[in-house]
Amino acid sequence: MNKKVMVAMSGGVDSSVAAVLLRDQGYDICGATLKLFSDEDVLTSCRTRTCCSLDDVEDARSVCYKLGIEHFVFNFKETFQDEVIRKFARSYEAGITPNPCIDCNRYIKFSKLIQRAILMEKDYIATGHYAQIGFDSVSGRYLLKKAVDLSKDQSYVLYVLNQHDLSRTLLPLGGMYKTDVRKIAEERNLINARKPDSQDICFVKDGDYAGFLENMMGVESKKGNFVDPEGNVIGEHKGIIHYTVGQRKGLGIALGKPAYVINKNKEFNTVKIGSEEDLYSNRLIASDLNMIALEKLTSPMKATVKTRYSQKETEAVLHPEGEDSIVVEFKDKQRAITPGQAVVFYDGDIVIGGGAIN
RNA sequence: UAUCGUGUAGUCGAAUGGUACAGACAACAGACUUUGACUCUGUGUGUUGCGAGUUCAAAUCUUGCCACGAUAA
Repeated sequence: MNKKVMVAMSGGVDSSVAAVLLRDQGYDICGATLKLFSDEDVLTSCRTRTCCSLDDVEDARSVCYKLGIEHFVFNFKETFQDEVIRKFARSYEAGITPNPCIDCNRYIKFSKLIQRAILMEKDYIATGHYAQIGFDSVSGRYLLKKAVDLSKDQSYVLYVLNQHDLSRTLLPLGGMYKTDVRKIAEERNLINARKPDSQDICFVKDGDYAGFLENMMGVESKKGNFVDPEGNVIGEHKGIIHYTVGQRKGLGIALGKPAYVINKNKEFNTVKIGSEEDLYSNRLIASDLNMIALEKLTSPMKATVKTRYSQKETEAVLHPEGEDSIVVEFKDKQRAITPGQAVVFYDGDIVIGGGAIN
């Protein structure tokens, strides 16, 4: 009896090819596309480069039709609104910089979708993420590993997966190179073979997330002061939500040398501006942890660490701290460590775990 | 009030009296990126504060006015 797999199909090339590969491997598959927000809310008159618009649903359906498999559309709008969009807004209000893609993985794809799949008696879900899942018989734990195509590796945004999620998930693209994925899509004549990779926040049109927060989410954005490291006022900012640590563009401030956001102070509604060197620090505290390769960190360990997506890893030592925190000490100072972003710990290709930066 | 100094692109600032802006920063646009960012590449016609004068030629010299700054009483 073939294993049953529900493939999360965004309408893009990756998840479509994932479906093709699984079917070729003999799985009994069906496709599922998630409706995460109303198109009216996002205005997708032209073909956007987001991942879940109406056109994308059509593309997914078309691919499923071609493969001769069932296609479902699940409406997760409410959960998405609550767990992803609202949290996104609250984070910005609190002066930190969220990563909605990770929340979407945690609360939608690898939570709601798995539940639904189990309800429908599927054995697994599958996605088009570039990462690999393995099982370590020594520790008895499922492992998350980097993709073979390191330039496309997405293990960073999957660090939130728990053992149960991992045991129920297939990532057929983990061993593939992107160029080959496109090639397969071409060969199979998939409608989205040449569709551009998705990017930008999927629920925010034209990348204007600050406008989205103000207009759609009712987030207030009060003007305030830019201050230098000594506390002198050096200009006026448009509101704290417009900035993130390490940001250079859009400050409108000319100091004769590049100026960056060093941090944001919610209490005084100020944004501290400094030079590139002011951005570096050698430690951070991670909380809201999710450990994968081990149950819990009980003693210090060496690891390589990423403090943001598409950044190369750096050496560090992890120190357990209290119940649910880890202090990360870097060998070399790191640039623009940003509260709200994820920090992910690696041992070679293996994801040890990760957490949110405080 | 007097004396001195300064006034060039959005900002800072180059430019032996020779037909205007090197550079930096900002801004804008692309590229990169399934978050926010960083990074990379590309993009600069403005009455050189206003007016008069000297000169073949003035941002540059002289001078009046204006603005700003400093010093002096």
